[in-house]
Amino acid sequence: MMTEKRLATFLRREGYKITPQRRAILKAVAGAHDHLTPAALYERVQQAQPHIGLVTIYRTIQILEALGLICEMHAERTSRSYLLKRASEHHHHIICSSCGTVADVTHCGLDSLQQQLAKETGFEIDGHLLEFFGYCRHCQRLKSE
Amino acid sequence: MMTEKRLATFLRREGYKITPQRRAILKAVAGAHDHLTPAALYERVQQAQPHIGLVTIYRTIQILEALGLICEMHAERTSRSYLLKRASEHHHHIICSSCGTVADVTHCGLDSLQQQLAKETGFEIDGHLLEFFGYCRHCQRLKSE
DNA sequence: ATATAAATGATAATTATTATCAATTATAAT
DNA sequence: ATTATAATTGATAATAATTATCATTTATAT
Ligand SMILES: [Mn+2]
Ligand SMILES: [Mn+2]
Ligand SMILES: [Zn+2]
Ligand SMILES: [Zn+2]
Repeated sequence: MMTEKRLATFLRREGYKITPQRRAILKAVAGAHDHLTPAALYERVQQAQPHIGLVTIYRTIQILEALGLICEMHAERTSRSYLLKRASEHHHHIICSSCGTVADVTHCGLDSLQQQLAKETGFEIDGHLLEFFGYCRHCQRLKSE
Repeated sequence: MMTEKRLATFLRREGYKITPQRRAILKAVAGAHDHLTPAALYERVQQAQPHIGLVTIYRTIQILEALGLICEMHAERTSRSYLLKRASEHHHHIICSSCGTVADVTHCGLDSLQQQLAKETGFEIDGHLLEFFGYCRHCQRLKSE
C-alpha cells in the first residue's frame, strides 16, 4: 500500500523536492478511496493548504502519472480522474452510461495479449486502458419503466 | 461495410432527417481510413459543404456515437477521434506515447470477460474501450540514443 | 402547397488544460 | 547557521475543446 510517506520517498528519489503542497497532495491521493478529478483533488487539498493553486494540482498529477504511481480513468466526457495505483494489480472500470456509477475490475487477463501484440507490432507496450460501458442495475430498471 | 447510403438509411430509420450537411458528414466518415477528430472531420466536410458549422459536426458525431455507428479513440490528451465501426469487429489501439503513431487491434478476446463481469456486477455491459500505450519502433530507437 | 418539428449556423458561454513569469522555497554545499 | 541554486509556486493570462442559445432555414409527412 502506498502511503503519503512512501510516495514522498519515491518522488525525492526521482529528484523532486518535497514541498508542503506536494505533501498535502500525496496525502489526499493516498487517502482517497475513489477516483478524483483534478478539481476534486483541489478541493480536498485546500483543507490543508488553503492557498494552493489549482495549477500545482495539475503539475503534481502529471508527475505522479509519469512515474506510474496513479492511473487514469476516462469517465465523463470532459475531465479525467485519477486513483492511486495498487501494486501489480490492474485497475479498470465499468461505467454506467446513465448515472456514472463505477465498478472496479482488477483482473483483465490482457497481459498475454499485450505481449503478443508487442511482438507483432514492434511496439514496446507499457500499459493499457480498459473500460467497459453499460447500465448499472438501478438504471436498467429506470429504462424499462 | 458501411457506406454513406447505409448510414443515411440507418439514421432515417431512427427518425433523423437527412440533410445535405449530414450527407456530407456521413460520406466523409464512411470514406475515412483513419481516425478523425471533430476538427479534422470539419475540414474534410467543408469541401462539400463550405458553409457548414463546426457545431453541426459535433452534433452529428453525437448521434453516430449514440447509435453505435462510430467508435471513439482517446489518443491525445485533449481531443477525441472517431472512426466508423466495422461490423462485429472490435477496434482497439496501440498508441505511441511519444509520436502518437497508432496501430489497430481487431481482436481482444474480451467478450467472455465482459459477460462474466456482467453477471458478477449486475451491469448490462454494451461495449468497451481498450487502448494500449507504449513506444513504436521508431521512438524506441530515439530513446536509446 | 402547407404545416410542423427538426436542424442549422452564428455567436456566446463554459470548461479543462497549459503557458508565463516574478516571487518564494527546498535542498545541498559551505 | 548561511548561502547559493535551481526547482517550485501561484497569480494571471492564453488556448483549446465542447456545449448552450436562439433566430432562421429546411426536410418530411400530410
Ligand atoms: Mn476504480
Ligand atoms: Mn483505429
Ligand atoms: Zn488490465
Ligand atoms: Zn474488444
